[in-house]
Amino acid sequence: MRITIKDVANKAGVSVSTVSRVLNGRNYVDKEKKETIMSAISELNYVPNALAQNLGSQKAGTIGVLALRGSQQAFSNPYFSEVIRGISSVMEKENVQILLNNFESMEQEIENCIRLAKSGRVDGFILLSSRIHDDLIVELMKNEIDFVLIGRVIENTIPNHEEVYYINTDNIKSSVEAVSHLIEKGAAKIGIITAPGKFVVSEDRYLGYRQALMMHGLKFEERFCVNGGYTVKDAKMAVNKLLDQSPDIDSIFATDDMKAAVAIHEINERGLSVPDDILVIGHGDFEIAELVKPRLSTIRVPVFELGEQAAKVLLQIMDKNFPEEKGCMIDTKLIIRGSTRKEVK
Amino acid sequence: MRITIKDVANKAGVSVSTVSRVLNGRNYVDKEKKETIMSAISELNYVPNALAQNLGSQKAGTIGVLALRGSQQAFSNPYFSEVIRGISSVMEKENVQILLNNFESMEQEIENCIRLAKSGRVDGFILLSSRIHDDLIVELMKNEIDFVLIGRVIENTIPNHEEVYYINTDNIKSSVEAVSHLIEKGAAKIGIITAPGKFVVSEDRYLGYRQALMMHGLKFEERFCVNGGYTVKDAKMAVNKLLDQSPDIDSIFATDDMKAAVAIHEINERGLSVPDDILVIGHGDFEIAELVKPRLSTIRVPVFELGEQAAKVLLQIMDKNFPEEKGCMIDTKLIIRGSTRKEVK
DNA sequence: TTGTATTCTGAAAACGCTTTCATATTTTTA
DNA sequence: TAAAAATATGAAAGCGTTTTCAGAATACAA
Repeated sequence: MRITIKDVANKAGVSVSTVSRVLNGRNYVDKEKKETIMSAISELNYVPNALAQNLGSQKAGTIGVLALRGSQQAFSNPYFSEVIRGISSVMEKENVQILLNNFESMEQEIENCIRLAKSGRVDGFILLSSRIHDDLIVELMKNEIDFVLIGRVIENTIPNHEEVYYINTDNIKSSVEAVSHLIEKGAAKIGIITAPGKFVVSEDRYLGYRQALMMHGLKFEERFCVNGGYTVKDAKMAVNKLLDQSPDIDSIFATDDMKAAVAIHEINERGLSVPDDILVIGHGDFEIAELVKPRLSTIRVPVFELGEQAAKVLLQIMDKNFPEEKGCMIDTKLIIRGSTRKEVK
Repeated sequence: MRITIKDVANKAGVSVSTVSRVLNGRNYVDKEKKETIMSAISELNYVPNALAQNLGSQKAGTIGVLALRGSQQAFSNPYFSEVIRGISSVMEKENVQILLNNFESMEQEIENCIRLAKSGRVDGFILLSSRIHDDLIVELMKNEIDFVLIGRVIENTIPNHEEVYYINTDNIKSSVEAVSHLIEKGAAKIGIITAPGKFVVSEDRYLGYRQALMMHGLKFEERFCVNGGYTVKDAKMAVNKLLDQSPDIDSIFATDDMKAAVAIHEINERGLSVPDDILVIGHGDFEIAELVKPRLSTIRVPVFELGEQAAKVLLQIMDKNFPEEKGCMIDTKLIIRGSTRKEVK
C-alpha cells in the first residue's frame, strides 16, 4: 500500500490541505503543526505522488529539450552534451525534469511537440538549434507554447519573429573574427567548409565568412566553398573536393571544429603542412581542437552557459515573469593555436 | 477552455468510458461508434491530458536515463549520445518519454532516483554505466524499482546480483583481443592508459589487459600503468607520465579512443612515430578514431544497439513480461587501422 | 470596545483521466 | 433451444494531489 498525503494528515492530526500547504511551502501554517507534519512525513517516509501533484497543479514540472532537429549527427556532437549539462544545472535546482526529444523527421517533430505540450506533459521547450525556415517555431507560437531558442530566427521567415525568446552567440561576428584572423596571417584565398544549409547557425557562419572577405576587399569565389555534411566521412570528401578544385587556397575556415580537424588530417595526408602551406581555423572549441596536430585555432563558444541562460529564461517565461529583453547574446572568444601560427615549442 | 474527454463523449453521444476505451484501444467498442468517436476527436482537435492519464493508469509513461554517474566528462563522451539515440529509437515507437538524469553527486543521485520512482514520475531506469560498488543498484533493488543496466555488476558487491537485468559487451574479452593484437604485432612492453577505477567497464578493460599479458607469458609491471582521467588534459599528463617513466614501451592500450587519440598526439609531439616506434590501440571506435594520424586501431562497440536492447528489455520488465535471460551480451569487433600497422596508401 | 487585518484551518470541489462493476445485448456452443 | 461466451456500454468510484472557499482564531488599530 502506497502512503498518501492522507496518511500523513491522519498521523499529524491535520487535514490534507494543511499537509499540502507544508509540502508546497505556501500560505500560513502554524509553526508547531508544520513540524508535526514534517516529522510525520519523514517517519512515514512519504513521497508525494508527482502525477497527482501535476494534475492538481496543472503543471508538468518538466520541460522538453529538442535535440536532433533533423540530423542524426548533430546529436553526437559535443555541443549537445554540454548544452544539456548547462540546462540541467539550472533545472535541477528548481526540481524541473528534462524530457529529451529526439525525432526522426520534421513532421514527427512538429506533431509530437505540439502534442507533448497540449497534453500537459511538458510546460515548455528549449530548442537547441533553429532551421532557416522553421515551421516548428511557427507552430509553437501559433499554439502559444512557451519556448526558448538557442540560436536565432531570421526575420521574415517567422511571423512575429520579434516575439521569440532566444539565447545566442553572434555567429556572424565570430566568423568575421575567425576569417579576419586568417587574413591578418596573410591568407588571401580562403576556403570554407560549411554545414548543410538548413540551419541558421551554419548560414550565419557562412555570412560571416563572406562579410570578412568583403571587409578586406577579397573576392568571394564559389569554388572556395564546400559542404562538409554531418559525418567525418562527408567532411573528408568535402575537404578533398576543396583541395582538388582549388589547389591554390592558402587557408580554410571550417564552420565547426570537427570539420576543421578533418581538414587538418586530410591536408597532412596529402603531405602538405598546416600552418605552413594552409592555415586552418575552426569554430566551437571542442575538445578535439586540442588533439589535432597542430592544435586548432578556433572560436570558443560558451556552450554550457548557453544552456544555463536558456534554462533560466524559460523558467522566467513559464512563471509569467517575462524578461525585459527577448534576446540574450553571449560572447565568444578567438583562440589562437598552432593551426594558424608556428607552434611555439 | 481545455477540451476534455467529456466534450468528446458529448459530441459523439457516448460515455467517457467508451471514449477512453477507444483512446486506449482496449476492450470491445462498436465499430461504428468507434468511428464517430474518432471523428469527434479530430474535429475537436482533442489531445488527452497526459497527466490525468498517468494518474488514472498509475503509469508515468516515462523512463529515466542515468547519464553521468559521477563524472562530468563521461557525459560529453560520444558514447552517451549514441546510446541515448538507441534508447530513443525504441521508446519513441512505444510512446514512452525519456527523462534525462544528470546528478552532480552520488548521494544526490541515489536519493533523487529513488524519489523519482517512488513519486511515480518514472516507471523505470536505464543505467548507462555501473560503478564497482554501486549503491544505487543496491537501493534500486531494495526498493523494487525496475531498471536495466548497460554494463554489469560484480558478484559479491551487490546482494542478489544475479537478479540484475543487463546488456553488455564483454570488455574483458575485447581487451584481451586488443592487447593480443598488439602482441601479435610484436609488442612485448605494453603500456595501458586506464580510466579512474570506480567504473566496472574500466576495471574490466584493465583485467583484459592483464589477462592478455598472462596468456602470452608477459610480465605485468606497475610502471606500465597510468590513469588517464576523464579530460584531455588529464590524459595528456598520463601519457607523458607513461612515456617518461617507461621509455622502453613498444605499445599502448588505451581504454577508450579519446585517450588513444591523446596518446598518438603526444607520441608524435615527442618526435616518435606511431606505429613505427609505438603501437597504439584504443577501445570504442568513436569518430575520432578516423581522425587521428595514423588512424586508430580499436575495438568497435555497437553502442546504438546497446541502447536499443536496454530499452527493449526495460519495456519487457515493466510489462511484467520478463525475458528468460537476465543478461544479453553484444559482440564487439577488432578494427585494425594504421596505428598498429604501416598504413597502406 | 469595535472593526479590520492577518493568520490559520478543514471541507469539498476540482484536475481529467482509467478502471471496475453491473448489466444488456448478441453470438456461439452443445 | 437453453446455456455459455463474447461483445458492448455507462455509472461511478477511484487516482492523489492542489486549490478555492468559508470561516475561526488571533493580532492590531482606532
